[in-house]
Amino acid sequence: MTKWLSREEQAAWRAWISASRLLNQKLSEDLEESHSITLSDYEILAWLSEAPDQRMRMSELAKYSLVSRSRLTHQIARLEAAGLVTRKACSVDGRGLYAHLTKRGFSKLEKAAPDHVKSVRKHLVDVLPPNEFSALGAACEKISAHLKL
Amino acid sequence: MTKWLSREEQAAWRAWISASRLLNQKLSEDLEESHSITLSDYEILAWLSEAPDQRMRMSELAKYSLVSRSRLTHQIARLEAAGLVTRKACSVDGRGLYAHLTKRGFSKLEKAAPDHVKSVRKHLVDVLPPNEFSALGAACEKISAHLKL
DNA sequence: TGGCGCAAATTGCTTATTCAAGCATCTAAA
DNA sequence: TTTAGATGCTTGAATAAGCAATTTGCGCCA
Repeated sequence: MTKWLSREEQAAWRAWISASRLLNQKLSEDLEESHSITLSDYEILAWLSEAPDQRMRMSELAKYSLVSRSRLTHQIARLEAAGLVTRKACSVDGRGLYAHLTKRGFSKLEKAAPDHVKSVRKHLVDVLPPNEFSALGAACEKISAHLKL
Repeated sequence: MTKWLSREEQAAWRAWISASRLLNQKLSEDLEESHSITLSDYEILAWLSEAPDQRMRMSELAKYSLVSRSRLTHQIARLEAAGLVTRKACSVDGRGLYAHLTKRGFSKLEKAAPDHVKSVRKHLVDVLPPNEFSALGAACEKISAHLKL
């Protein structure tokens, strides 16, 4: 016997879908408008920029950025063609590759970051009072942790 | 001057991304495994099933399901080819089209729904105590409303 | 009433993502 | 050593999504 969602649960669930989808769309849109870069490309650059030596193994990067390996391969190939990233062999593991942020990649990120942060504040962080936002964070933390098991 | 995200804000923001991305992946995966249907196709069928006469104008459907018109056209074409939906001209407006749930579409949905709901409970609703879940819903409601302005 | 702007939906084209193999390298066990 | 099986990453074809242009029909108002 199925335990259906109550009216309230249903509403909450739909609000979740709607918020996550719209937010993603909005952030991409903003980023593309102001800096001609995709949100997913931006995210890759951001991950790399924070890594030691601004480089990461492909599989690590895939893991953190929640992107499939294959998709990442294609994406990095595009970013490489655009001169924002380079690939280098990994000396420790012959199979491995590093994705490396280039100077151009870094400066692209540097330019886009302030606007992106503004956008995140505007459409998410500042929409809720601080205590509610942090509760939201905590809830997401639980959900995501549970999904990672 | 850019007001960067604080450590906590940053963490909350990442948790949000992670939760929304992982949840979406998980739900799709579950649905595809058990019923060979895509989450986005499922959602279309679900919207149609709730509509009066189980049909909706293309543009309405696009609006509710948060999908672009063009994407919806392609998607409905596929669903029609699969026999789950049909398109019919709209008598009131010569430009308009109804997307119509077929018998097969309905029964597909009917079979998948219980498992999908289980999946939503398992990975989202039941992960949080009821009060936290409803707070989450309220927060998402605000975010989504703000984005819709 | 006929012309113009606008809305609904589709089309064709480009780009992105997935899926299923594939190749090379690593690890561990015999 | 040799070899069986993992692992890391890529490839190419198939599918899906996005974008810009197009078609068709509505409705207004001069």
